[in-house]
Amino acid sequence: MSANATRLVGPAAKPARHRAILSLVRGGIIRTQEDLVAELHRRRFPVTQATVSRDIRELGLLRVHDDAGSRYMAPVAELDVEQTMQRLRNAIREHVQAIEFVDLLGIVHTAPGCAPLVGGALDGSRFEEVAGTIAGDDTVLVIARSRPAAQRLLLRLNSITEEEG
Amino acid sequence: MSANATRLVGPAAKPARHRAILSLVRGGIIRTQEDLVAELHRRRFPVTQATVSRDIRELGLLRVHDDAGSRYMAPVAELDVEQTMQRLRNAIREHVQAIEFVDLLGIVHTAPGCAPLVGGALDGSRFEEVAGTIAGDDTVLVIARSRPAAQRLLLRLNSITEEEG
DNA sequence: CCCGTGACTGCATAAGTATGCAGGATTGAC
DNA sequence: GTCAATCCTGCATACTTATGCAGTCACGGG
Repeated sequence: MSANATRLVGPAAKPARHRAILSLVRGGIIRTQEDLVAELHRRRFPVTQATVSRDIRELGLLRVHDDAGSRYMAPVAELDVEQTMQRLRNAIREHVQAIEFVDLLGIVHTAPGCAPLVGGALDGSRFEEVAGTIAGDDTVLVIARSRPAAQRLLLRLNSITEEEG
Repeated sequence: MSANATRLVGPAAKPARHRAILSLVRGGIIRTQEDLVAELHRRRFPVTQATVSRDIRELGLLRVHDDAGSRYMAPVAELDVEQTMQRLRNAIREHVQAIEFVDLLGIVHTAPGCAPLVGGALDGSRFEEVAGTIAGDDTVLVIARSRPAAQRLLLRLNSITEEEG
């Protein structure tokens, strides 16, 4: 084998490089993909911006704005739209007994003790229609942003109940 | 006044436009600034991509990756680095009595009942060094990712205690 | 009224990111 | 070994975003 042992290269390097990237964005401030390329070179990963672009997508990194510009950040499970919706579907199907709206207020009846779980799933879904929720023991109060929003929300929640799994 | 009442234009339009942008990114899928420009035009905000770029920075929008590409998302308080660090500083200064490390484990003694608050603040800070935390009533257990990480973490937490207000 | 100031924006373009394509490496079947 | 299929990557470039500069407008002071 003639591979240069000081360079982390080839298909096998990808998982290691991904770990390095996560560590870099968690540990320091990475503003551009070129920053990342430079840091990776220092760690013996001889890659280009194109590869880093693909890595970033595969890792699901976030780009956030701060007052000095924007930077990359490690992914946050709470922002994964699909995962979050799945959680809401499960919560509704398994623990919700009834949903009713009175004007702007949605009253969601759940199994005893399950209200916080359902409320959390609703919060996590960040529906445009929802201003906020309050969870008791077996009831979640959902405050809609407007009457049309309340109507849309009811439809949306009902459609979740009706989907097949 | 000769202003065209059907166009939302001029300095006064900015706050309204910002609200519209937030609503758009919460309500639908916005993948590029040009998408946003198009939607804003439909809502009578005759702006260009340059202005939208500035708006996005001012609003602190996030860019997240999903399997179809990337999209914009409304800001999430939990990701605001400064706010999160401030919360940690407050939590440590007000409720923490002692910090000690045993190998990879940090033992943080807090006032009675305050451990969950302190643990939450630590989680929120997403330190690279921290694998996770467990909060009881008056103690938070912090699991570091490695021994060097544990040492760095101890320094970091101590430096928070010592900062001035 | 005239001027200075500050906020806001568009234009043009620089800066940064994503991707079609092709080549090299690896794996597994035969 | 040979071949096909797959994965990974770089190159070049298309696409997307950020920004220096200059112009417009509203406001307040003189």
